[in-house]
Amino acid sequence: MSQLAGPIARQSLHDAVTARLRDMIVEGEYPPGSRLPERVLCETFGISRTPLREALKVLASEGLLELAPNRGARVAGLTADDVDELFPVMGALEALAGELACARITDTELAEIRALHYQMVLHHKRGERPPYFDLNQQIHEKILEAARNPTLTASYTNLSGRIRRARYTANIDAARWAQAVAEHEEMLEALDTRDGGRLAEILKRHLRNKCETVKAALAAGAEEAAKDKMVITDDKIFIPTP
Amino acid sequence: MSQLAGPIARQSLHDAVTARLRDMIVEGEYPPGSRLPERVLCETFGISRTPLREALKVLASEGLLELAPNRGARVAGLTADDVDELFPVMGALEALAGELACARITDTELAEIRALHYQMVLHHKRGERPPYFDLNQQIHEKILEAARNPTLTASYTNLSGRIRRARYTANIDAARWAQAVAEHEEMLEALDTRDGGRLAEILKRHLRNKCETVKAALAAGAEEAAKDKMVITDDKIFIPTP
DNA sequence: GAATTAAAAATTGTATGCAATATGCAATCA
DNA sequence: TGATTGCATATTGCATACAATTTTTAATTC
Repeated sequence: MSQLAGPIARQSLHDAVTARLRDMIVEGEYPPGSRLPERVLCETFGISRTPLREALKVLASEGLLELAPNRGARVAGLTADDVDELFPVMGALEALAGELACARITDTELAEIRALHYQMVLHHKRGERPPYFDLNQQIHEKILEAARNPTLTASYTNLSGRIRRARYTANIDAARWAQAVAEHEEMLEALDTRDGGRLAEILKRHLRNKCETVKAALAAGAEEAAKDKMVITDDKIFIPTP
Repeated sequence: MSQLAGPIARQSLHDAVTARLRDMIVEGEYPPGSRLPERVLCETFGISRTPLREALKVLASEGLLELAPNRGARVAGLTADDVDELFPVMGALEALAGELACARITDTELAEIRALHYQMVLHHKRGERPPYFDLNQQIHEKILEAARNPTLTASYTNLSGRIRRARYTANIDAARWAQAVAEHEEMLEALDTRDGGRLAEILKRHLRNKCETVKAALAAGAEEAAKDKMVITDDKIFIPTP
């Protein structure tokens, strides 16, 4: 049966604007703490206030926005305390993903991860950060996919969206980058042998190390100094080329 | 400074109706699959459609409701597959809570949990199920509190809210009840010695056993046979006295 | 010039209205 | 009798209106 014969997919305005706004926040379009006035957003998106307000409520319940009665929406900040809360939870979730992935991964999926890994390592060797982080993220996403637990994926995605909003000026140093690559090497090995317990431990450690990197950057006041959009990923902090 | 001098707490209609409706769903007021027409809910709560619609959107993003364009809100169902997804995630989160609690718990908190535990055991010896489950839940909540990670608590609470909506006819058998009590004994011991790793393992096992109980009840078609509100808790399935 | 007050403007929360869509029921056809 | 069609009714999505609250600006006082 062709695609033409299936049901016609529909998306409400509310769903569309929720997704759009979420992406914009996660991508750093609005810095932490910034006000999001309804009227401005309605003009930006060309819609009425009703679906926009519904979207704001949903994003607030996801932790991306802060709402207080009569005070409008504000992009939630990210403090070192927030980071200290988020990373252990994400670590636990990613460790579970690792265990489940080892139990459920197909040979094809494993080969895909391996291919991504070696491309990523090549970029590290060449010192190419943007493609490195891209591949790095893909690997983590593939592991979550291989876990085949949508509830887990949703929970993890929601939390990681909050982290990706942070902004920093500093790249991690070469030592930490090399360490991250080594951790990825261990991860691949554990996946290869389908050793779920081991992969879980590696992922937890990996996340702990990332937590320290993020906090160090926060402590350096990097968030306030940053003027450009920056994206955090696992093993490095990417500064887009202007 | 007295309470009178602090800021005046305000709650929007939206927040109030969201919380009310969430509680009603979690408590089983609306069976899985049931339609929640806007007009009916507006009459029930005595409010206009706007804050109600906003609440529906939030509860949908929490997984308690299902929304599709032009089809209104439906209470989300809970299948064996859902249960298979939820419990490992909850297990991972509760294991993390156990680790963090062992690192952070005060002597006072530990004494509180111990007191709750022994009361609970007494109810088990007397075969008193309602108070047993109440205390049981309090113990789990105390452990989460002792973990001092609001993000973790929020994530766990959201997931556990979905499970509490299930309904069943069967009580667990005496063997499983005794097993659950034994697991709680182990939990208290691990807490006492502040052995986070051990507590994490016990909690994971505890959740796995609970998962099997829930699935068995689901498989028995208990959900459809149930006519009265029933609440699942850890170690038994409580049928309220009519 | 700083502090205070009042007024104007902007923003937010909620209610209501209108159009589009879905559902239910009755009539018609094969 | 079952299937199809048409119409009426109900429900949902979104826009708009109104009132309440907050913020900003201007005027006044010390």
